[in-house]
Amino acid sequence: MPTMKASLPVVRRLPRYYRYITELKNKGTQRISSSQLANIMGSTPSQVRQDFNCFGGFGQQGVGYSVELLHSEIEKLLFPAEKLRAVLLGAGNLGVTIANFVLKESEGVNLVAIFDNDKAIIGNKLFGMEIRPMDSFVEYCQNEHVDILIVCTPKDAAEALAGDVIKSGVKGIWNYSHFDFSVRDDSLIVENVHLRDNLMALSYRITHKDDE
Amino acid sequence: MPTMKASLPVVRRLPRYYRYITELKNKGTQRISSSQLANIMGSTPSQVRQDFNCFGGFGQQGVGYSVELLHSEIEKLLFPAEKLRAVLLGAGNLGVTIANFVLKESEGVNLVAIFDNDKAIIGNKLFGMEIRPMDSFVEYCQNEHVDILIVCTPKDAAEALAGDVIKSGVKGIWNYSHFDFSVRDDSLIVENVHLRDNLMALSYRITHKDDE
DNA sequence: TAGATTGTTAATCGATTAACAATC
DNA sequence: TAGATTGTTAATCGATTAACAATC
Repeated sequence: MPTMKASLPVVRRLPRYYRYITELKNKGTQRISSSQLANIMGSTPSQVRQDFNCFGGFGQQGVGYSVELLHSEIEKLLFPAEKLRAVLLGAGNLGVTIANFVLKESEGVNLVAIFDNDKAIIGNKLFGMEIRPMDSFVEYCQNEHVDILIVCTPKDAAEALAGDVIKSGVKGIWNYSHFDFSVRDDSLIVENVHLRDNLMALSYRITHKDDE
Repeated sequence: MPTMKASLPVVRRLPRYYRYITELKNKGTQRISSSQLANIMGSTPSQVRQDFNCFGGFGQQGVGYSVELLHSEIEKLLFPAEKLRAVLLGAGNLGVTIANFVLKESEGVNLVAIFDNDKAIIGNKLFGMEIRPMDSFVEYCQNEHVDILIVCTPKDAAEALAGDVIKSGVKGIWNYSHFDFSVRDDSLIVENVHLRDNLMALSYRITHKDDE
């Protein structure tokens, strides 16, 4: 078991494996080969085996992979023993939708507090939580051991926050703002969900489909 | 001017270049070198020059890049002469937020119609548009020349749609569902925004930060 | 045992980085 | 002209794919 560290592309594929394997498990499938799985995933048998071997390789030579085992092993990898604690910054349209998503559809992450700048809504209840003033989030994170910051503020607000983010002691940022935290500080783990950038890329690819 | 086709990583970076260059332009900066830009982007001078050369290279040897020119050239690349026409499938929580986003924050894409399965809301007005029945979207797309399908339905609904998507004649999908259109059909251009997968990847990276 | 399929090493491919000649 | 910085070619790096020996 060489168990080399999984590269970022591998980590990104892990949730997809988990989705398909959960489906297979629910259908009652017991064993699956790397080529069958590759077919489902739209990848190659080699890649499937390489990927799983990053985590120790849970297959059986000559036989294939046990769906049950795969499922529980990947589950262990993706869902830590203790749920991560997340906090939302920015309770606008997008922020509220994301908060709702985390509360209802995310298994490994707990949303524990919501912050906003707008005095008109501070103090209001949202999903049973009180909307707190933005300038109190650093203290909250320090006291309440917050792991993830979900940033749904406009770019300027995010930029203004950059310093506080370090102080807050969080480990990662789920970033929906147009401010790139990662450029300034690489000790933080950042996942950017730049909707505008993503749509622009799609639009570019559609428009320039037949270039050359 | 070799102008080789831009690879996907390059296309993904293009919107970020555009963001920073727009900022520079607004600040009144006139010229910038590849190393200054690399510094802002968190990349390398080589990468900046390589990237721009995919599109013909708009720099001046010995001098650098004109911010004005860069801006207008990248703008031309990202925003086609005719705005792309998009349609929303699924007017739930997420769908409405995305629709709002496209209407207010997206320059190159026009949202022209909204579809949903829920009889309780079909016929209602949303952003001035009538919510249409889901089973009419293929016909609508064919008649109204729709370019992009924004899929914000649950996984099962998306899966059920897969065949109709081909018939509809759209060129690309902005996919928020947990159904992978791309695996089944590679003639479509698909951008996946798998929020759950993305959050899982973040969560994994935080939890396994210090592995080895 | 023979067939199948993994784990793992080697080959290939593509993207990033470095180097340098061209030129403003 | 000398200095700076690009465009472009070459080298490096990493990820994907292929090959094959191990083994169930």
